[in-house]
Amino acid sequence: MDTHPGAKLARLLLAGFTTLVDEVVVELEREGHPGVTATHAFALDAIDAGAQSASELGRSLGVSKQAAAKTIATLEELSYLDRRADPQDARRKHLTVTDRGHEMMAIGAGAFDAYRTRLAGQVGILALHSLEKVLRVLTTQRV
Amino acid sequence: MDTHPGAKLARLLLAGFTTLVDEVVVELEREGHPGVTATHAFALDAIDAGAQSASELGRSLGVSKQAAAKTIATLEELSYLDRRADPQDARRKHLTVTDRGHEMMAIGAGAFDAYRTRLAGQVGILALHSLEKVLRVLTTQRV
DNA sequence: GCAGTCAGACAACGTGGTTGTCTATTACCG
DNA sequence: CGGTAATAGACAACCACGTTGTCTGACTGC
Repeated sequence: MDTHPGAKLARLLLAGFTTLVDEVVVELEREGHPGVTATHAFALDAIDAGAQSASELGRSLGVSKQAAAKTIATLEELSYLDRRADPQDARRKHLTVTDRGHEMMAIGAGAFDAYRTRLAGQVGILALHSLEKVLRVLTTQRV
Repeated sequence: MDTHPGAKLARLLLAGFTTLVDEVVVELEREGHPGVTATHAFALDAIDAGAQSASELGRSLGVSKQAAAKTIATLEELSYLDRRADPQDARRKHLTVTDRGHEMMAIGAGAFDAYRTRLAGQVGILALHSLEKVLRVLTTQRV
C-alpha cells in the first residue's frame, strides 16, 4: 500500500461508495423495496428535484436520454413514478413521483444519513467534515 | 445537500473515484496505452502480486472466474500478459505480466500517485491521511 | 483406483450504458 | 405566415462487464 498510495486511494474511494450503497440497498429491501438500486434512488431524486422528462433527466444525470428513458421505464414498472402526456407539449411525457416513490426516497435518504451518522460516531464529525471537504476539492477543482 | 448529507457523501465518494480514474486513463492514453481501463490496471496488479490463474484472479478481485477469464483475454489481446501452459498442473494456464504490462503498470501507478500528491498539496497531507483513515474504517469495520 | 474437487471453456443471459435513426411536435425567424 | 431547425421520445443494434449454469479434463485424497 505504501508503494502505491495513489491507487490505494482510488480503491478506498470505490470501496467506500459500494459499502455505503450496499448497506442502503439492503435496508431498502428490508423495508419493503426490493429490487431498488442506488441508480434508481438517485434518478428518482433528480426527477423529484425538477427533471420533468427523459431528456432532462439524462442531462441532469449526465447520461444519454435513451439511458434515462430505460431507467424511467424501470421506475415506472416498479410503481415509483407516473408518466402522463404533457398538456402543454405533446412531445413530452410528464413525470411525477408516486407516493410509494416518495416513501422509497425517504427510506433511502434515512438509511444513507443513518450510516453517515454512525460513521461520524466512530471517526468524529470533524474528520468526516474534513473528508467531505477534500472530496469536494477533488471533484470540483482542477487538481 | 444539508437535507441529504448521507446521499451526498455517497455521491462524493463515487465522483472522487471516477475523477481520479478518468485522470489516470487519460494519462495512460497520452503515454501510449490507449484502451486501458482502471479494471485492467487493477487486474494486472493483482496478477503481478501473485494471482497466477483465472480462478485465483477472480477470487482476488472478488468476481467470478468467468469474469476474470474475460479480463485476462482482453489483457492478453493488448499484449499486457502471456498465458502459458503450467508444467506442474495441466489444468492451469500460467500468467505472467509482459514488459509492456509492467510499463503500463508503472505509468498508471505514477499517475495515481501524482494526482494524490497534487491533492495533498491543495488540502494538506494531514487532511488526506485523515480521509484515508476514515475510508479504512468505513470499508473494514461494521459501522 | 475411484470420488470429489478444481481449472478453464463455452453459452446464455442481465444490466446499464452507448450510438444511430426515425417520427412527431414545437420554436424560431425571415 | 410558413419553412427550417431543434427537441422529445421510441426503437434497434451494439458494447462492456458482470452473472449463472454446464461441461470436460486434470489433479487430490482417502
